[in-house]
Amino acid sequence: MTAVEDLNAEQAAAELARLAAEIAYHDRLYHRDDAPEISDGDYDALRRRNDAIEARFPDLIRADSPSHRVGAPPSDVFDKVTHGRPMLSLGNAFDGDEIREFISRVRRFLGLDDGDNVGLVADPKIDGLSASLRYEAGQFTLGATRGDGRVGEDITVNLRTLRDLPLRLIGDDWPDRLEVRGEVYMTHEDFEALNVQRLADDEPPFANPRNAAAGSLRLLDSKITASRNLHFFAYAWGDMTPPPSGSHWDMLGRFKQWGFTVNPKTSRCADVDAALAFYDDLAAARTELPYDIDGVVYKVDCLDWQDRLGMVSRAPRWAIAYKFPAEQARTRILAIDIQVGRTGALTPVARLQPVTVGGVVVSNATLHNQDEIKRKDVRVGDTVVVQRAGDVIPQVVEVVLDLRPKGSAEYVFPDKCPVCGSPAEREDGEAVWRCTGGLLCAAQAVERLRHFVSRDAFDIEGLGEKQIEEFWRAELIKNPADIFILEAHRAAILERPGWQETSVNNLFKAIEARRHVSLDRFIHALGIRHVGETTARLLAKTYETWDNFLDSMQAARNRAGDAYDALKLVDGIGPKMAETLVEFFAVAENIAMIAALAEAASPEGFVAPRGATPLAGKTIVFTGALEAMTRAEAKARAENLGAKVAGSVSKATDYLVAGADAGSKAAKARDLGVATLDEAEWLAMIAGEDEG
DNA sequence: ACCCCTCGAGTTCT
DNA sequence: CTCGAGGGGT
Repeated sequence: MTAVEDLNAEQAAAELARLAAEIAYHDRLYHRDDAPEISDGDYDALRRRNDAIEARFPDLIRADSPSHRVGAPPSDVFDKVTHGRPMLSLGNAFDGDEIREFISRVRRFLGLDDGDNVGLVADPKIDGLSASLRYEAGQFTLGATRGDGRVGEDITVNLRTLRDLPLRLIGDDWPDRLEVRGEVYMTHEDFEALNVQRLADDEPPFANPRNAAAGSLRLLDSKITASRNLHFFAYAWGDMTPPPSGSHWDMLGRFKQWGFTVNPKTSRCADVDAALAFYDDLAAARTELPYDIDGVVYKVDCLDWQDRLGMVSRAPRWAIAYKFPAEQARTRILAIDIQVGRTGALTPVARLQPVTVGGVVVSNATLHNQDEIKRKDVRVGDTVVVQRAGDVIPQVVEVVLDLRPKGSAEYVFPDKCPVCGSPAEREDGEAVWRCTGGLLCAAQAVERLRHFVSRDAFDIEGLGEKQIEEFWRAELIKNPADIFILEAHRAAILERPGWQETSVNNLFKAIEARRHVSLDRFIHALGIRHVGETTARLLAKTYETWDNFLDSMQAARNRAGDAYDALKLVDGIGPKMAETLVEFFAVAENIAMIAALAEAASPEGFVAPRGATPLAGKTIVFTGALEAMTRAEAKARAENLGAKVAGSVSKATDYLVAGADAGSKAAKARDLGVATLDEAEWLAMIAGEDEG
């Protein structure tokens, strides 16, 4: 072998290419197939030679260089990444019947005959972190966390250190653009070794492998990530050009060919019974597995069917998670405290004797409301069973009555706000007690500000709950508009502990960046009751500009006139919401707050997220029997293209789609002069209009 | 009048 | 995640 010092550039480049391929090959044997061909010493020698050549010829370092596995130098913070396609969440099932129901729903939606089986792919649900990997022209270019499903964080340098994801796809039959989704996890063995090490180093141990994996992926120094030996199972894809066809199972096969690791337990199930048997087998084998799982994920195998099934809100209709029963634990209730929300809602929270449930120490659990406490008869001092619902939110399941201390008293719900002392009231038919302090209640004021800067509203980085509370106490921020004139208090902030020149500059930069936000975020941020993310978007879409929205709401103040009628006619706005909106814009303080805010910040007009389709904003009615798809499917397709689907024909109807044997609806459509399409015309209309 | 679904609000912990 | 409320359809 030529000594590194004697290599010329051409030889070095050729050898680096050879080493990249060879090391990747051995990585795969070792990590994926668990069948190494060479000794660790020989492997290290390859790595050392690669590093030596790279050190001499830094210009020749390849994008797929194995040295990236070691980790790049520390970076600052993680950039935001928008996923090519959103990373979806999953519906949950907790018993076999719910899985059977899921299959029935799928059958009904697709209009299958009794003879047709719905083939499934069953996958152990790994308790790790999902990640999305982008490949362009076969090269790994970007890796991201799931984030909120739409936008995640760029953790490319950390993901590069995982040895069982290919930096370059093997072979040449890969799509030009590809997002591979999967789960990053840590094995029990590595987790335990890591905790031993951490204790020895006087560092706090991780609570469970999931947290250890999460912590390792979010490290700013990817060299440490590299030492954590994280693993990756590929199980899904996002953006893919050209798009896949065939079966989900075949796609997993292609993943393997490209160099990914697919969980060897993943199986194809011909029908529901096979799928449920898979669950039982896996539950039995659970403790033997080298990693944590919390259930099974079922996916409809046929990709055409997946396509037709589409999704409901954020979850696909073609997949479901069958969760193992939640782990439970017993503990004692030390106290019941009342929290005040931004709408004044008084929420009782149980303070618990800290206890480990499902690998996490739990010390608080919500008791929801007065009725819930009464129903379970929860008392201070009681011993209760707690579980983490869906393995996340702690929940009080029941009281262990045998262990109730003598002389305990029923919990008395307060009739005053614990923060401002205003009387609490509970409206007829409602479950919550609310503080009547309104704008005067300090707790509500702070909560409203917290909502204003929250992720789905103004989303101001570096201005979280803690900072809002701090500035509110210091009387630097009393209402939303104050945020945008905070810079006037620069000197005062610099005097506060914990604030330095740099952090203050970053804060003002973050605020500046958010001075203009989209109209829907702006409306959402106002914190009007019943107006959440979706309704805010609906209003933004309907009124298009802030001025138009504000004028219309003020014009509707007297609950009469065109503006009021128009508001009530918006599909999705019922009497309650209309009333809340009108009320909000009739309060002088709110108008003053909005006026001040509009001085400092401004909303951008609403831009439709999707290109206009011929069906956008149209109202469609289906009647008669359709051949090519079921009614449910037709409805979903139309809605995906931005249409509304109504049940009966009226003058508001734009199109009636009449299948075979259309009856009275077709006649009515003729009378009203509503355009009627037959099925072929309908199919032509939706042809080529891709969803989302 | 009732039922089903979606949306909003509140919550936990790392 | 869960619960309750609101909206819309039957």
